[in-house]
Amino acid sequence: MTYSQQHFTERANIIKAVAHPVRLFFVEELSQQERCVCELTALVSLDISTVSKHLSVLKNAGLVCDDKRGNQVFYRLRTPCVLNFLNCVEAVINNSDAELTCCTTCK
Amino acid sequence: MTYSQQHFTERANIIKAVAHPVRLFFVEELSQQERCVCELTALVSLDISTVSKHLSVLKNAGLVCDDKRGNQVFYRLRTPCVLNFLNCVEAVINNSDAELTCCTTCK
DNA sequence: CATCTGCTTGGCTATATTGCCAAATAGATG
DNA sequence: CATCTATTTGGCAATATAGCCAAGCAGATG
Repeated sequence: MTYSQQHFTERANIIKAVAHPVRLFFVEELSQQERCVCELTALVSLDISTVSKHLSVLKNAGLVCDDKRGNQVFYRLRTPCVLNFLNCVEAVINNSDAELTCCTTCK
Repeated sequence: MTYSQQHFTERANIIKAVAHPVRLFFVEELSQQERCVCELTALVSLDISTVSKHLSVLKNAGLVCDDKRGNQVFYRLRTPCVLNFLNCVEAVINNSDAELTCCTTCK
């Protein structure tokens, strides 16, 4: 395989969007139901401006979309397939010292 | 859902390991075959110390493991399930303006 | 045992990210 | 239309990340 800087940067940027505890939580939360910014803010106890910026990162990555109704903005997950990855993350965590059931064995 | 800082930080750290173009490339490359550090270095044209640090990030995250033979260190992917995620990343990229075939529709 | 090769670690600089506050914007309401 | 609420944007400070070079270390080789 050859390393194409641009190809992998494009993909890494999408992954990076999920690579933050708050944004990861939002992805899981929004997979259950849509939420407005103020609801999400209450859930994580951060400044609303911080929450808004996290949401714009997810939106720019194409992972969530938003819908303005009244003066509230509702976000929802656009890509439930990202949840597939989380199963693997759980496997990594639960089997850090043992064999990974979903994965190849590696001492 | 409630936001547990520690829970999501632990998971985000694993995702963060893959959220870099060079490390993402290594994950894909190592899914095909094991490689020593000098081979990977040649593929990405970075200083070998930089490559070594990227590999240690992947290793600390539990995603790859290494095997020293002679004076070479061979790395290989420990968790092929991370590749599942890449399919979703492709879907996000190919359908940024249209509906995601694997995902919910979202204007 | 001196030296070479392959790799890792320490240390530094440049850059990116995160989170807060303050200010701006947009829709709703009196 | 003044004001309130919900959200976004700008700007700043603190922290984290990425890359290089130099130095260290371990196994192989002469």
